[in-house]
Amino acid sequence: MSNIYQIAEKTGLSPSTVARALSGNGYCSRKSREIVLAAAKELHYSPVAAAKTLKSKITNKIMICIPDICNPYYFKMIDGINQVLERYGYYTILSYTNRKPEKELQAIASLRERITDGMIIVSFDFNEKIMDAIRESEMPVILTNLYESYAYEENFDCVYVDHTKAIYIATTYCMRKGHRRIAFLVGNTQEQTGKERLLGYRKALDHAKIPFEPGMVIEADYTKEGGKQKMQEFLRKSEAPSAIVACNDLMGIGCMDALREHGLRVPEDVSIITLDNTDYCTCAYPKLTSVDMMQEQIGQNAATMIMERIKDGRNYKKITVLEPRIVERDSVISFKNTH
Amino acid sequence: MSNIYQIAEKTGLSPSTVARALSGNGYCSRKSREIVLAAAKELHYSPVAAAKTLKSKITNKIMICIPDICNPYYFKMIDGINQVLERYGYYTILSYTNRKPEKELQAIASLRERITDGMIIVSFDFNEKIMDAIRESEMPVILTNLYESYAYEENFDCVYVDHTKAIYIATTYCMRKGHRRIAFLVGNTQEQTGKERLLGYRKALDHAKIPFEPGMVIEADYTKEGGKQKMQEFLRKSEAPSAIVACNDLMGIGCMDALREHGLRVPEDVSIITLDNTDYCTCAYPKLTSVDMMQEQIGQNAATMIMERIKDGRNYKKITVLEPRIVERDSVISFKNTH
DNA sequence: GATAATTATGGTATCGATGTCATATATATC
DNA sequence: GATATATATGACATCGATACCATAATTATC
Repeated sequence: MSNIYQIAEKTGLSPSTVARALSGNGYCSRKSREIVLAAAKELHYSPVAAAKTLKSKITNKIMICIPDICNPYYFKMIDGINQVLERYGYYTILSYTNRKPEKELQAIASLRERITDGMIIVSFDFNEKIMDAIRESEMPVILTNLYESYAYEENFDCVYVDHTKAIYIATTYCMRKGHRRIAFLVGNTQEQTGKERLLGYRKALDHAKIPFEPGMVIEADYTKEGGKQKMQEFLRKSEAPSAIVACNDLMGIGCMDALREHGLRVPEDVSIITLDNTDYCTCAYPKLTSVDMMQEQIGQNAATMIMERIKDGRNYKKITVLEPRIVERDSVISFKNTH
Repeated sequence: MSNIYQIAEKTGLSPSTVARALSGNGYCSRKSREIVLAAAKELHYSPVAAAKTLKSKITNKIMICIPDICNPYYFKMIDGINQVLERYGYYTILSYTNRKPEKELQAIASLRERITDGMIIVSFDFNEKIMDAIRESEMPVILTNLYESYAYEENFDCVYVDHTKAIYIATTYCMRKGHRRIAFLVGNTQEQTGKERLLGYRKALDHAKIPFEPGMVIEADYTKEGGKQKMQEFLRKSEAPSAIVACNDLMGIGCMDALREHGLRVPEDVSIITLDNTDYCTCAYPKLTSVDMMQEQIGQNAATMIMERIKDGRNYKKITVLEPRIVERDSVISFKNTH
């Protein structure tokens, strides 16, 4: 390893000229450039990122903060982000919170240390404390997976899919297929995302004039095991629904296990539609009909938006809303009132 | 945002004292510390990472380089790595290559810019060019998923599961269940990993004195679609095997699709065992019997080893070999010679 | 109370690249 | 050939924290 001073010494040129030759900024004769480049190669020169960053205040890094790493939902988004950032020569630092608010705050705190040039954050539950921390960092932050109220109140860019609508169209899709006894398998109704989704379910019922029954809302924890267990409990106490709307693929798959063990077939006896449309959907049997939450596009949009702030100097707020869409597969069929 | 000079000015102390008060290194009176801390809070002080790094040469970051992001195989490893690094206050920069060697070289090149303090790399195909680049970086690098020859020749730490053995025990497991006509669904036999695995398959056949038939080796591309397509082609030309050893879960699942479409049941007609034991195994139906490749443990070990190099100054080579193990589920049953 | 040891503080160079400024050389214009 | 313009180069301050060194203030020891 070497630095520009060693190249300067070796070539007899000044450090300034060496820097100019290497960066391409400012005047430098062809001859000097060639000499410098040759010496740089010989000395195995590589610029030191920290020195560049200290002076220029550009880190060429973005932090991605997600709740959970063991879910393909996020990997599609990370992939989308990287597709765009790569073109700008940016790296991504991955931080995940395991859904603990203190870890989210910790990630945001790192923004203030200028470890990155900004952050793309996926949270399930924004609150004032987190918003304060983001505001105080004075760094570009893009919020995704966000419920509307914050999206409008705060001065951060956001890109999201309307969760209320996603559940609404999933539930309505089942109704169009003739289902009326539809259970709702939700993650966590304390978090904002869960609240929004519950709203979507209720809206769909209201529009179809189907009375809401609290007993049809099954609360689990976004895991396969949780989905299975809660569904088993439900089936022990209640009659099986004709369709189930699950808030993610994993719970939907756990739910199928429970149904199978209970002697019920999917989709012949019970239809299932899930949210997320991750790769799990096509691993399951039958293949799951699912609502694509546009993760890859969210990632691409978030990355584009943060680059606009950083590179193009955009300083006004932008909100991007993407439409969820149903991907039809084999787990939902028309309701037959014959059994 | 502020720096130590602004705190110095505000408090009337020198920058040196402020630095000492904040870092806890060196002498500082209780009184001064309190004054400095109060001023730091008031001025919203945060240390600037680049300045620290420039002087100390410590970035507190590790780069993880993986071939592919859309495979849960790697999440588990990333999770394992993060579990350990988190305790050391280290961040991870994620870089993925989409199996393109030039991207691998690009990631390694970033090591020379001292963007991170080291790298954990998962590669399918090490070659001299990559080895040279790693060597030249003079940075701690942990190799995983590595075939033995390089592990012994080169002076880098490595942690891996023996791929030859993994396939050997998978194949042998099928034989113990009475299967003799066993197909081998491999990823890419040009890459070293594929070669090792093919070797494991042949060794198992040899030990059981079953002649090797090249036609029973089905080459796909690690994807579900590839697995399905190649299996369809196989079934059009040949009699179905009684068992299949697939080199990853995705190909195994694609393969099941093909079998189902061909009117064959898993495991009643054809047994399947896969490598990786990712979450896909329990999403599939029937649940896949699979060889756990110890991804999480590989990650934990790799992270521990790199921290030993960086923090404890270990300067001798270490090789960690983990044993793959079979997780029995529902996709392999005993061969019945009755049909 | 004198000396030694400990603690506290400020001054300053350093990490390595960037960028401004001044000066020197080469080229263009009349 | 004289002047104006473009190009080339070196000197030096800067980014912000760290760490070494010298000196000052406090405490411990006899």
